[in-house]
Amino acid sequence: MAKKEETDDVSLWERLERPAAAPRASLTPGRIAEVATGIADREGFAAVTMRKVATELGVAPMAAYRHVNGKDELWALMIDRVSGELAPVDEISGWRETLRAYALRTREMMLRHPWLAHMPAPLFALTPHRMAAAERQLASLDGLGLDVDTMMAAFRAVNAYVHGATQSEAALRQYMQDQGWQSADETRRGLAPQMSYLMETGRYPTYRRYTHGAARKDDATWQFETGLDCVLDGVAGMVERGHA
Amino acid sequence: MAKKEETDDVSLWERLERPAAAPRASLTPGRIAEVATGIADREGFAAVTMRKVATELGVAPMAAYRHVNGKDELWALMIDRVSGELAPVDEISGWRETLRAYALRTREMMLRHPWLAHMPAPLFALTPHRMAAAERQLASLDGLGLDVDTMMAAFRAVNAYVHGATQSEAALRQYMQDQGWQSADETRRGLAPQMSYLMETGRYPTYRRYTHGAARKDDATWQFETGLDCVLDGVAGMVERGHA
DNA sequence: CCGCTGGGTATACGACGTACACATCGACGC
DNA sequence: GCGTCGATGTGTACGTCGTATACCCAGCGG
Repeated sequence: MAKKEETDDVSLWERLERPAAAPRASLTPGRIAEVATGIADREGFAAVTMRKVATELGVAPMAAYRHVNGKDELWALMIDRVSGELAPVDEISGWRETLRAYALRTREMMLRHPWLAHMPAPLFALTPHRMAAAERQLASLDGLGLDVDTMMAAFRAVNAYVHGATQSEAALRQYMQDQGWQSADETRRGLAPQMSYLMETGRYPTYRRYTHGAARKDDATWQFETGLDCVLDGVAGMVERGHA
Repeated sequence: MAKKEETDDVSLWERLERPAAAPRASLTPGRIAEVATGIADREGFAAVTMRKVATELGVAPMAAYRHVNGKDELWALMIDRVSGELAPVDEISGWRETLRAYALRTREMMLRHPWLAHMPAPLFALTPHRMAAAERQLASLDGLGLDVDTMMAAFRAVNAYVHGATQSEAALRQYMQDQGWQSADETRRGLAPQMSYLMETGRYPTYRRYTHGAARKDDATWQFETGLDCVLDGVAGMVERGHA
């Protein structure tokens, strides 16, 4: 435990920021993350393979291991990279506008990179760009009379909602794409075999009423924003009670 | 496209319920799901392998494929199986108590089976037991004057929160277990190398204030319930406005 | 008694993650 | 200048995975 250093003792994020460590380095964590996310965007999560990343970099399969400890770290780099697409929200607007803007941007970002829905969840914390977004959201809740625990709870509530809602939305989209279904109607037709057996058991009357009578059934944006505003209303209640 | 029938044309869920299809059948989707979830519970998500499931069933590696179309379907069966642990909530209590009870039970169930956090999200819909839970939650929102779209949005908001929040909680727990960390303090010490680099950049002052000064930092149940009540408050607002 | 069908098996292929030993080359002390 | 050393990239190899395909055989309807 004293020899496999350099990718082991110094933090992944330190390595990521360290500028072109050695002169000879044509590979960097940044470049690796770049082509890996490119592959994921174009060909899906499952196509991101150590070997494919390497060939796309014009390099031997094992080369990337000098800069990245394994597939887990590669995933962490990918998550951090796309999290960098979340442009900061200007600080003038109040907490609600700030949280709302981050939520909308996060959703858009996750839909741009649907492979995020397949990521093992633990990696979703502690990357620099994610922490930066968290910091700005927390800061927007500061000074309202909430204690730090409650601030964090509010922040987490919004983010848990955004992740949960967008994960299933992104996953559905990708599933449609995998199956070659273009429209919502086409999807219903494709899902019908699975669905009709369940529905004809007669066990789900309320659900059935929704699938037959809903007007905004296919308006994912309306659904997301309605749920989001609902959560934000709840946070507003906390804020009011918090400094009462 | 006219010969690979029997696992292809009839729905997975129909196969699951069909009682002991043939006389000779010693294998069933139910038994397969049973040992697969057993493996996942004991040894983690990555240990669930077609071959391991087969040997645990005392059967050749390819045998399970007669009953299950591939790993995806196996995962769907596993999800449905543990979703069956969500005991129905009696219908007497109001919508809020019903949704709250399902949320708490869902969290507990997901923490009992932490491998759920690693599941590709698309499979999280459309399994019979999950639809049963959804049906009962929707029914509890029925008759309050909400239109079906809003009912569904409220239901989805709560569930998205529950999934998002519990996924990260379960993932953290499993990560701790993988690393052999027992307590929250031990975890902080283990995470310190990763964390200190980020914190010492000075970019996250509000976040730092939380990690240093929070009282409920390690009370996951408080955090979950606080966020949940927040979302439920938001739903309450929708309900009030909905029949106004 | 025969042949068909459906459950279980045997074999095999290609791809994956990654351990390990090796080659190469820039930079730096002398 | 020159040897050495650490960091960077390579080659080879192993074990494991999902699953296609061809097979075998028990039991049953005729």
